[in-house]
Amino acid sequence: MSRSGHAASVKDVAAAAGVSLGTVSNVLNRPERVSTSTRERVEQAMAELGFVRNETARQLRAGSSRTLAYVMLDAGNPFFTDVAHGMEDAAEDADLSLFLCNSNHLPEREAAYLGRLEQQRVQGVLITPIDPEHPLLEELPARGTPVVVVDRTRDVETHCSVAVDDVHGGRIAAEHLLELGHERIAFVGGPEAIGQVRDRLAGARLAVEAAGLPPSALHVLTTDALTVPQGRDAGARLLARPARERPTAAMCVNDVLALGLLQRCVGLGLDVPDDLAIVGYDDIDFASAATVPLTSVRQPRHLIGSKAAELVIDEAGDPGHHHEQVLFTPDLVVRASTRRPA
Amino acid sequence: MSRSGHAASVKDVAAAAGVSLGTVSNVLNRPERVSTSTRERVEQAMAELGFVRNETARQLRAGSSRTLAYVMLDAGNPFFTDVAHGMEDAAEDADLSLFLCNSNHLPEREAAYLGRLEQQRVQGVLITPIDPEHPLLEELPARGTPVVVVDRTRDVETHCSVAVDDVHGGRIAAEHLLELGHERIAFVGGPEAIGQVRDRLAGARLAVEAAGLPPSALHVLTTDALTVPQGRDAGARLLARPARERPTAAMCVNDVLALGLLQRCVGLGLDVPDDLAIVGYDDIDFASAATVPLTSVRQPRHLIGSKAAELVIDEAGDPGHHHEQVLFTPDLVVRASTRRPA
DNA sequence: TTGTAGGCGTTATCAA
DNA sequence: TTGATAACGCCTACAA
Repeated sequence: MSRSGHAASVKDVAAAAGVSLGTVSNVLNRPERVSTSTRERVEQAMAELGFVRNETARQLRAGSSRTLAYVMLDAGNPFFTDVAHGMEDAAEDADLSLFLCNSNHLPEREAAYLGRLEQQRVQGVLITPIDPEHPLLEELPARGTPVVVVDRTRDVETHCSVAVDDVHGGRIAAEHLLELGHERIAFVGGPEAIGQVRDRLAGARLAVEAAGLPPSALHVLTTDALTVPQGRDAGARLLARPARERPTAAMCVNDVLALGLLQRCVGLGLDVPDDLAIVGYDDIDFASAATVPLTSVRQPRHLIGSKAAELVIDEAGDPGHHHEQVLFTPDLVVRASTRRPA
Repeated sequence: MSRSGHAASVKDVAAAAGVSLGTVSNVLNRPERVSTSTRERVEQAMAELGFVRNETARQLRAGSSRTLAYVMLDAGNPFFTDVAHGMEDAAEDADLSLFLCNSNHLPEREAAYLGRLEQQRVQGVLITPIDPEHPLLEELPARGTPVVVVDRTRDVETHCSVAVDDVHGGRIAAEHLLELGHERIAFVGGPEAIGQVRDRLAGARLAVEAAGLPPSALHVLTTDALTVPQGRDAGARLLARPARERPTAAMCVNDVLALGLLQRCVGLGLDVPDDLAIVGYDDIDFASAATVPLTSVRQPRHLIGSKAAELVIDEAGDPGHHHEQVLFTPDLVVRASTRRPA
């Protein structure tokens, strides 16, 4: 084993087996070219020495690695881990490893990861960026590292992207509430700097307009972040209004927010959906596990991931690759939180 | 930039700047040894060529990498991502990158990751293994790659481990319910093959015994997995019993299970905590966000991660390192799901 | 202050 | 079938 300081190399194996270094390499890479007897001798030497191939050296020689990386915005958000699952499966099919890097909304950390990954010469980088306009997102591909943007879009054609139609998602959520007869609807989410927030709100406005209602039918409740506490807070603000003018339904920019809202409303004695119908967004597992199971806009999370991974892999391998902007369409999962009282 | 096929190397930079290769290296590693004028010339050449250090080559030369990896059981479980956060922070302090690898309960995937990481010569591996007895967990350290086992324990002294005292956790959960006066308590969880399930059950039994109650005061409701649907199912089984002999409280092996149980019980018209008090385990964020906020056993997740990372870093760097088995003590967070009716 | 040379571990080419 | 050798890109002695 590693009794001596350094790990066994092909050279050590060759010496131990009494063959040349080239032969050891052949055993590793073209075993059919080696006679059975020497092959066995070499394999035994490898076992005895605890030989482990040095991927670093292989890579240096080969010029590229066998890994992909996903720089994710928030590993604690189930949405992103589901996306990552899709990537893992696609990566496995291509015999690549996927490393997850959690930027956790910290710009410096994201930049540090991107830098390391580029230096590491990974085959490709998948990223849900903090800021889709970050220059690194163009620099990496310009220098040869394929980048695919996930769950965000950009107009530029410097890389592929895979996203979901948030305008449509916002629209179907609002349409659902309108069809149930709600005419005062709260839109809960923010800050508006987040593209998703803007797009979903835009979709909701389209639905309101199409229903022939005035824009004021939509009450925008801005939050500071998409978190449970912010959802609770929005609930408190909602309940502070006199019942007469209070919205009868709320659509939230994501499920986490919706869960916070639900908790506060039920805690304050409201009945969901009778007093307040609630729609979430993302359809995370906990949405259906809520005490009042949440109606939610579902995105094809696994597919987003696998498609994105396929795109980087293609870009890395196919010289004739051309960039693609994939846009998936979300759908609505109706549950008890909006069910029309029977 | 990368117009030509290959990425710019120090050699290219040297040629472009009209200096020798060693000078470029000095600019990179010992800038103070280079005159300002040449340094600027070199830096400009690097910028023009879009030079990116090849970490692979550095590593080969240096013999070790600047990365740590955490092979996690389930990236979708918030508990593990919180642990990972702790590791990230510790890794950052040591100027190391942390890669997350999600085995997702698949033994082949776990083995594949371990293999790749070893070949990649990472500085150290953190892992919550599917099977703590897996031979690879001893082989890697034997060959020189430090391994720290997280949230599991082993008797062997071949590596460090960081875990939480599950017997104690089970005990304080049960004690809390006993103190509230409950005398028929359901223990929900399984399969028993999972060490955590066994330990927490053992702790609960200790508490029951210490309270002077017969072992039969604890009703074990075995589940097939620690998931929301299994929690719901357990709820249905619980409710199927006649009220007279039905437990008045339930402690669950984790929060996810507890959330499922809560959902089903409330859905079937029970009042929590009046008809059934519920204690979860892990204190995930969604536990406090439940409609009836969940009492839960909290583990020092962040600390588990940072301590584990510190241990691998130490093992990788300090020749005098000796293995340590760290055991943290969990505590109880009391919320509405067990609050004594006022 | 700058340049030269050797080697990290692997693989592929070519010769024996 | 096997063996010797030259790269891959970088870093560090050491020499100039």
